[in-house]
Amino acid sequence: MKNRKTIDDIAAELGLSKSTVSRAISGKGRLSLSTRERVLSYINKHNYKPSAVAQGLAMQKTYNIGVVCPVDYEIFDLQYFHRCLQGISEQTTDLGYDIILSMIGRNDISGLVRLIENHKADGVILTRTLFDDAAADYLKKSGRPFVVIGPSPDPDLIRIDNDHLSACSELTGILLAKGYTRIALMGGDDTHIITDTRRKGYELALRKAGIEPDPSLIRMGVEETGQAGAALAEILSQDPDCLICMDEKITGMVMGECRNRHIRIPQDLRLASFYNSAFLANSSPAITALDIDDRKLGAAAAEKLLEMIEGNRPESVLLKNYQVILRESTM
Amino acid sequence: MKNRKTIDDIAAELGLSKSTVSRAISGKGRLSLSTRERVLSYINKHNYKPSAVAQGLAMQKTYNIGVVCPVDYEIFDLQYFHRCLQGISEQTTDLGYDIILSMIGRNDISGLVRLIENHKADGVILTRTLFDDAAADYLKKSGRPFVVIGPSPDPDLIRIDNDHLSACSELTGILLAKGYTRIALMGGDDTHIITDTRRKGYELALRKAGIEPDPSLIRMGVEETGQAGAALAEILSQDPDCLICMDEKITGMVMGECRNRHIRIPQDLRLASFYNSAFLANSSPAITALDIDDRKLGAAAAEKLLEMIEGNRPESVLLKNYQVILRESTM
DNA sequence: TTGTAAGCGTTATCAA
DNA sequence: TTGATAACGCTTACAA
Repeated sequence: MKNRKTIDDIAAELGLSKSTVSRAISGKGRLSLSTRERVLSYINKHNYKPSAVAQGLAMQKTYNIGVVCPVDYEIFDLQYFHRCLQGISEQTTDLGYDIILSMIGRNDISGLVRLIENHKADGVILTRTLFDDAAADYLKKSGRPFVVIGPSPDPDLIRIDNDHLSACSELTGILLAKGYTRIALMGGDDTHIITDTRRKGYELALRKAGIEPDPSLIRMGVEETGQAGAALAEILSQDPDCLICMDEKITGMVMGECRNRHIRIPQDLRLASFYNSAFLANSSPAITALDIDDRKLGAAAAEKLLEMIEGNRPESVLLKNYQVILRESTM
Repeated sequence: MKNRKTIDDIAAELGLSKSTVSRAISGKGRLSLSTRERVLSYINKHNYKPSAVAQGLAMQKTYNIGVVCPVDYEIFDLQYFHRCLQGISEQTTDLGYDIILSMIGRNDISGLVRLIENHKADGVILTRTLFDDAAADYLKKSGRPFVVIGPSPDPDLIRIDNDHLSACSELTGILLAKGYTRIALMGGDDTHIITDTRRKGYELALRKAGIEPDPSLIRMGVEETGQAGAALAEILSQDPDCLICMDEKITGMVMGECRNRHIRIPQDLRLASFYNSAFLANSSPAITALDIDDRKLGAAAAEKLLEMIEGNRPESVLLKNYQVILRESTM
């Protein structure tokens, strides 16, 4: 961090003033083509890069965006998060922004608070939405630009989301069209808004088909293997012809339980998932699933956030960023 | 980012000079107890936090550390990475450092280069080591402080690692002590140094027990399910009483293959893993495994990196950061 | 078109 | 024990 060239050095060596050099680099302000090119070729040759910190101080910016990662993400969520992050990274990197990671717990957002109070980020992306989301509430009060990825009941937030409702409804509808009528649903943590949305999508498709959702075919709050076993037993007692699981994890647990109980897929029970993964694609049988491009989600979120940082007020976006992949499990 | 209080405001409101206020906050330099407390209580009351950017410029620091995350991490690696990150975060957060994430590909370290050239981080943690590691090479040349987590043949690097050799030897030794003598080993990518280390640990334990390792009981390069099936068949033909897999992924594949072949664990074959996971802990039967606290690894790496940033030259560390967890699969 | 100089919010070196 | 004042490296009116 020591003897690196500064804009002053360059100015001196080129016999110019620092403001001229600055202008040449930033492209702002008018100056002659020749001096601009002289400066540009010089900094290029000497691989000069302005100090982000100094720029930050002058511009009142950090050129960082905060990305919040819940510490309690578990293995399947991590994949989503990682791909989101990729999308964010691809989007921000060209514009000179970096990603500051803030790990927060459900009831401990102190990391986020520090990030904001210490002015280490120009804006924040929340990668998960919760009911009663402490992080979102705090950010709202802070006045700092932020966007959330995922569904939210709060209309004030700038949201970037898949149209999960349509997506889940579409997959459910396709299964209905295949002739399955007693389609069961199994979901996890119902403090996650996404859980609720998926359920609504499922119910929407049923109603469109003239079927009133049967609560005894629906089980939420399934998070551990034991619960999956119990939930599956309950659901099976209702004689379903098809089961949709809300995510990869639950689908995996159900597959294990089915093996234990010698229930064959798809012969005895059709199985589908509202969230695709390599695991579901490669398992045997391969599982029908809703495929979502999480990178696009991240990229869209970053794009909107940067707009906000530039002073605009973008609209929320609902991406039709999914496709239904039909596989052996629902043949 | 606008009208926040500055150190000047505070100085004015307290009738002091900004240098006095600065001293009160930083704790550097002598000043009377009374003024110190006056300042402290004032900033506390008004929740003043110094601007990290301005401090950065004055101190020639960013108070950020870069953490490199390969984009090609797959699902099992992500868990390791996430827990590492937790450890790093816990360690750095109290000292006012934040984590800047840099996503890099195996052959594209441009993100890292940008991070360094733009002076956005005071140091870097590499969470994975490779042969011919472009990231490590670049960082070495850059002169910026960095540490790597994992094994490396390069003695110049500051490494933070588990004592995998002892760990693997210990687990193998315990299985030998249980009376199993034909212990097989299955491993993955043998261009990873870790693969080699684990094998050495296994062999060490055998030799200690007076058994010469039998190459026909050892299979490396197992990465896909198909390979696992073939490798398992080969190994089974050698009549082993126990099989150790090098990581969670291979163990999972072997479990699947065993199910297909109606090989019961532990009745027909004992099974153990050199890397633990929630999956192995909760599967049935639960699998004996070596448990490593990845958070501690991250924390240790962060600690060493911060030492380097402070100008010290720490030693590499080899943590005895593991425990053998005996479960049903080796009963 | 280019230069001068005043910030941006800190820390640190002097004096007082 | 405190207070001016000059850095830190950049941006940007305002002048020339």
